[in-house]
This record gives sequence, structure tokens and C-alpha cells, in this order.
Amino acid sequence: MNNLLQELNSEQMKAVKQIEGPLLILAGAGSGKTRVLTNRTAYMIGECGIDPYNILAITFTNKAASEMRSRIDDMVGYGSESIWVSTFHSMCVRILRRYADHIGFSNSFTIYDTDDSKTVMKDVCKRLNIDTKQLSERYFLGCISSAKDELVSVEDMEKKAVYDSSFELVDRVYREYQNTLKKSNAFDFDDLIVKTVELFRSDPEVLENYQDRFRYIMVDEYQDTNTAQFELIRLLALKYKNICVVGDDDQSIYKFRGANIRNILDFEKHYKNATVIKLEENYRSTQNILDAANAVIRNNIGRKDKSLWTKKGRGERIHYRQLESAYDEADFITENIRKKKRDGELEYSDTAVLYRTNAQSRLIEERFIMAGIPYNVVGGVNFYSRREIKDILCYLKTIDNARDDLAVKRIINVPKRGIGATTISKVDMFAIANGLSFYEALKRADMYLPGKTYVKIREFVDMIEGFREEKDSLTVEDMLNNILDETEYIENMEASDEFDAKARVENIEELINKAVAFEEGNTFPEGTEIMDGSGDITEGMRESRLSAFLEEVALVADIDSVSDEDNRVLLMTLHSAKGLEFSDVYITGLEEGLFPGYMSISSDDDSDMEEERRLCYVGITRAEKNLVMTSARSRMVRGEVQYHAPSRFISEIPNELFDQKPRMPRIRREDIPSAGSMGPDRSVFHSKPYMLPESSQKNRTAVKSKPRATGMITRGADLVNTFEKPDYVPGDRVKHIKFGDGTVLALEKGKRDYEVSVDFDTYGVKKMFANFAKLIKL
DNA sequence: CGTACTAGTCTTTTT
DNA sequence: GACTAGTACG
Repeated sequence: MNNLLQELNSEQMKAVKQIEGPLLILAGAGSGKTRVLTNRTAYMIGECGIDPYNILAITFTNKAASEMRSRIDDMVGYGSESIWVSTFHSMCVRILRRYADHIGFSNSFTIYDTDDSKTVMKDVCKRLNIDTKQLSERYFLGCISSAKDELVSVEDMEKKAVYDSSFELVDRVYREYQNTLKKSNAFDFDDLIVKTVELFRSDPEVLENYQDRFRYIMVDEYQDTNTAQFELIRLLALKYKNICVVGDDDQSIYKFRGANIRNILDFEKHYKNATVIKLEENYRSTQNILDAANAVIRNNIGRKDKSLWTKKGRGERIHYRQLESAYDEADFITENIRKKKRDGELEYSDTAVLYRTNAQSRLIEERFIMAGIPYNVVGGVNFYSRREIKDILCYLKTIDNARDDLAVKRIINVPKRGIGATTISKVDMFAIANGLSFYEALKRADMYLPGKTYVKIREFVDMIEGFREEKDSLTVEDMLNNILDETEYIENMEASDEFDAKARVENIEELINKAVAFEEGNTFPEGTEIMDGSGDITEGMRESRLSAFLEEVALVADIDSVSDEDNRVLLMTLHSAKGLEFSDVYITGLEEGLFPGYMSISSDDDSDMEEERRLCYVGITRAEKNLVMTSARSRMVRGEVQYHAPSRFISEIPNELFDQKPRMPRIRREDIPSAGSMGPDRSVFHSKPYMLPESSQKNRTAVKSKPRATGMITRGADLVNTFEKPDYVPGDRVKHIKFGDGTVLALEKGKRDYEVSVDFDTYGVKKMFANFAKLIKL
């Protein structure tokens, strides 16, 4: 215990020992805030005699929670398992599972993800006869989500509509949307927070129960809290005022989802007698990197003044290169990483490539595959939002909560049972007319549907009822297998000979693996359980394993599944990178219009640009030793070529921090380190930037040439017959981005493109268009 | 009722 | 360019 304290600087020490009353820790990037939080927890228990049972620590992601959980476990030992370490969302789920009936819901509610919300909204708009061409579902969902972030209820919205009629329609939609959710016994993501606040406000007894339990509260990433979360914390801390928040206003990057930076800036106003401690010593980065970060963030006004410093030396200078195109940018990064790995300077896992938008990952991935660099992409399409996964999960949801209309409707004809749209709308009408749920209406199908259809529905209902009888005696794994057996889901999918049926089957297998892992308690990569079920808080809840599984699945974030065990380069958005650190960091696409994004440039609200700048600050401060920033003159955005000037953030960094003066008109190939290190067959990389595609395409690989042809110079006339013969012939070994290695069987000229048949080692024979397949000759 | 093709949208970022 | 929803047709 004591020697742990000795590793802290004086400010950190102060923060650790300040236990009673409100405390704001302004923790700059890399200033050791997790160390402070864990030490503080240990200090509370070991030195102050505080019962671990009375401590609550809240984070935003499961990953952050499980990291904190395991570090606290290591340090505290006995009793640490009764500390609540949790995300906002899972904390609220836990509370609602116990008390949702106090606010008119059933405790077995389901959680709707964004897709589900969209489906509901579509329904709502239809019912209210709203022309979604004029005002999209997205628009309404956005309005409702921000209303919830701000704790604006349907009733509040109605009051606003009295003064401003533009709220009228939104209010009607909002009301209908909430009613639909309630009928389905479902909460959307925002509701989890809002409804918990509602519960606390309406039921003082419940609130006090939790206030007494959580006498000591810590909140991480406080700058990202929205008004609803602020209120939730305020209520919980109201009685004892032992509230410690940690954050950095400079790292507030979630305004778009309602984060209110004023929560941290005004902490001292909200909590009288608050102690404020600034942590400015950085233990992560070199001084050059910190100077760059400080120089950028200095351009924001209205921030808490602070400046990062380190005892480390200046370190390496920052690299900035402007490349001709996004392809060159990807090449440049690939070569840099390859060279470093080859020279033994670092492992792949020491490196991260960051970008503003998810779409930017694709080019880099292609180059990484060609170069054989192992990588992982964080984000993009969520595993749980894949069609086959959602299908199967909806079976589980239906079994778990028959009131979840959405889930029932999704699976009633999957796999095909001959129950079509007409039948579904009849059932719907019957349900509405009689105030029943969709599933209940199905059960009474004999009353209003013709015999033939009724039989089909009867079979479906019987199957679900059968599953439901077993639900408490079976593991989630067995239940999944039963569902797959009975519905012949996999057989049906394979029969449909869909392009990627095999990959989908594998996804289902992966889901079963996750279910098994869940049963074993190894829910997250580190093998830690986020929320232990100890203490009286969960008692009496009697949540089934099925519910628990569905709940966990609903609340996972992309970043949660990132493990540092694999030696891979990580590709992710700047947003996802927050909280992580890497020896080498590449920030790509530093272009006006991309980063900062077009929206923030054209916005008349200055704070939009400030948010982009904070995002840049977050990116820079991820780097420990080596920071490489790149931009491209031209890049394909949404199918068209765009030309961008280098980002203003580059010019905000003083020249002397760079290894080369930026803003040079163009970078020549020869200037790029290690371009010459490539093997002879890689001559493709040496193409001159200005060579016309027509003359240089001949020896390119498919991957390279296709995007070039459309990307670089596209004039009307060139569009005719632009497709070229691939550089591989039958018998050649090739690589595909998704299917891996395979052997070319046949190549034939179609009318729009060459068609190629490939026998993939793991996926079997596939026929595809050559230009689309982007096969790489091995 | 199911399938195949077309048109439109998307791209800022996510629990 | 990629995916999705909607429509027309069998």
C-alpha cells in the first residue's frame, strides 16, 4: 500500500488522499489518471476503512471498466469484488432490472439497439402518415435522442410546442415512439439512462437505497457525460456528496451524442467547496509530441488552461508527409511499418493507424494485406448487427420477452415459412384492435385468419412455446443449438446459395462460442466480469441467464473486444482511440474537409471546429515515441475524387517540431523512406505519381489499378471499356481480401468485366467479377 | 408470396 | 462505391 503511494507525484498523491466531498481531477492525456483512480480506491479501503461495498466507479466503455476492475482487483485484493465497476449503461440496466416495475415496465424488458429504433421509427412514421421524404426517420430519431440526452420528456416537448409550433410534429412522433417502445416492453439506449433518472425522481425510497449504497462515487471521462448522465450522478451523490470526477475538457469529443462540456467546466459551480486538482505531468509521450498537442489545442478558447509536460526528452521529431493520393498515403504507411518491423524497431502491436471516418480503413487494409501486415480493425460493422446474428438473437429475444414485437416480426418468416406481408398486417390490425401484443395476436390467429395460414402460424407459435418451456433448464448454448436445429436455419441459408453463406455460418458459430464463454463467466477478453452479482443490489432480481446474455450482447461496444494479446497493427477512428496509447501513431487524412470535416468548416458554430481540434489533440496524445501525420492531395469520397488542402491542424504545429518543413508542394517517391526495400515483384509501388493511368496500368495488380482508373483521371470517354484484363491466369495463386488464398480456375471475358472463378482454400469455389474481386496475384 | 432488379442514400464520430 | 429499402414482376 505505502510503496504504491510512493510512485505518485505530489498532485496525484493529493488526489488519492482527497476522499470526502466533491473532487474534480483535471487529468491531461497520459497523466496517469487510472493509476490515481485505482490507488485512490485502494486508499479508501486500506487507509480510511471504507467498505468496498459503498464504492461505485463508472466508465463509458466495458473495456475501460474491465481494465479498471482488474487493476483494482490486483491492488485491493480482499473485498474488491463488491465494488461496483460499471458503465453508465450497464449500471442503469442493473437498476432497472430490479425496479422497472416501479415506472410501469416489466423487469424483463428488452434493449433496442439503433437498428431496432430505426425500425420502430419507420413504423411510427407510417402510422402517423408522415412523408419521410421531407423529414426522414433519421431526423426524428436525432430529435428524440437529443431530447433524451437533455432529459426533455414527451410532456416537456409538448409544452415547448405551445410556444414554437415546430415542435408539434416532433412531439407527436416522440409520443408515438415512446408508446410503441412501452408496448414492446423495451428501452432504447438513451432510455436506459433517462428511465433510471425517472425512477430516482419518482421514487425517493429507491433513490435513497442507492445513495446509501454508493457513498463514494467516481466517474471517469466526465467530460463526455450528457445532461441525463449528469443528473443521474447528481441524484446519486446528493446525500453524501462524495463525488470524484476525472476528465479532461480538451478530450471532449462526443458532443454529437449529447455530451455537455459544461458539465466538467462548471463542476465547481455545481458542487460547492469542490477541490480541483490538475494533473499535467505526462508519463506517456516525448516533449516534441506534447508540444505539438499543446500547440494545436491552444487554438481553442474557453478551455481550462493547462499544459502538458514531461521529464522525458524531446524525442524524435514529428513526421508529416503530404502524398499525391490516398493510395500513396496507404503505401507510405505500409512501407513505414514494414521497415520498422523488419529492422526490429517495434512489434506490430506497438502501432496504431487512426483516421476520421471508418470508410478510410479500406485502402489501408488492402495495402496491409498485400504487404502481409497483420492488423485488426476496430469498429465498422458491428458483429451483433450482422443479419444472421440479429436473426438468431431475435429468437432468443422472443423466447425471453414475448412482448418484443420487433423481434417476433423479424423471425416469423425467417427462415421462410410462407408467412408474408399481408398476413403480418392482418395480425397487426388484430393486435391493435384488441390491445394485444403481436405475439398474443398470433396465438389467437384461429379467430381471424384462414385455415391454411393459421396452421403455419400455429406451427411457429408451438415452436416458440416449446423453446420457452425449456428456457430455464437449458444453457444459452443449448438453446441456440435447439433453435438452429428446429428452424434449420443453417441448412436454409446454405441452400439459398448466398454469396457469403459460409462466412455467415461461421459468424453463427462465433455467436455460440460467445454464449459458451458467457456461461463460463469469461465474458470479456481479459476474462473479468464487469459486474459481479454480489450484494443485495441484485438480490430478488432473479434474472435468467438468457436475459443476462441478451443484455450483455446489447451493450458491447466495438472497442470492448480489442485485445492487446495479438501482435497486430490496430486500425480505428480517432474516437475509438481515446484512452489508448501506442509507441507509434499514424494520423491519416489530415485534410481540410475530411479532418477537420466538411461539416465543421461550413458550420457557423465555432464550437464544431473546436471539437475537431480536440479530436486531433486526442490523436496526437496517443503517441508515445513516434508520431506520423499524413494527408493526400486527392482521395475518393463517396465515389468521386476530391482534392483537399492539408489540414489547418498541421499549420498549427510549429515548424521546428517537424523533421521536414511541411507544406512542401509535393512529396516525391524518392523521399519516402524505404521505398527501395521492396522486392522486385513489387515494382507496382514505384509507379510515378504523374504517370497517366492508361500507360501505367498494364503491369498493375487488380487491386491497384481499379481504384486508380476511376480515382485519378476519369473523363467521360475513358469510361467505355475501362476494364482491363487481370494480371493472373488460370492456375495462378491469388489472394482475396475476405476469402484469403486460392487458385484461379477460369477467366472469361464478360460484357462488363472479366469473370473469374477461384477455388479458395477455405471457402471453396467462387465466381466473381475480376474488378470487383480485387484479387492479388501471389 | 417470393425473387430480382432499381434507386436512393450514405459518411463524421457511438453507448 | 456499397448497402439498403422499395418496387415490379413471375
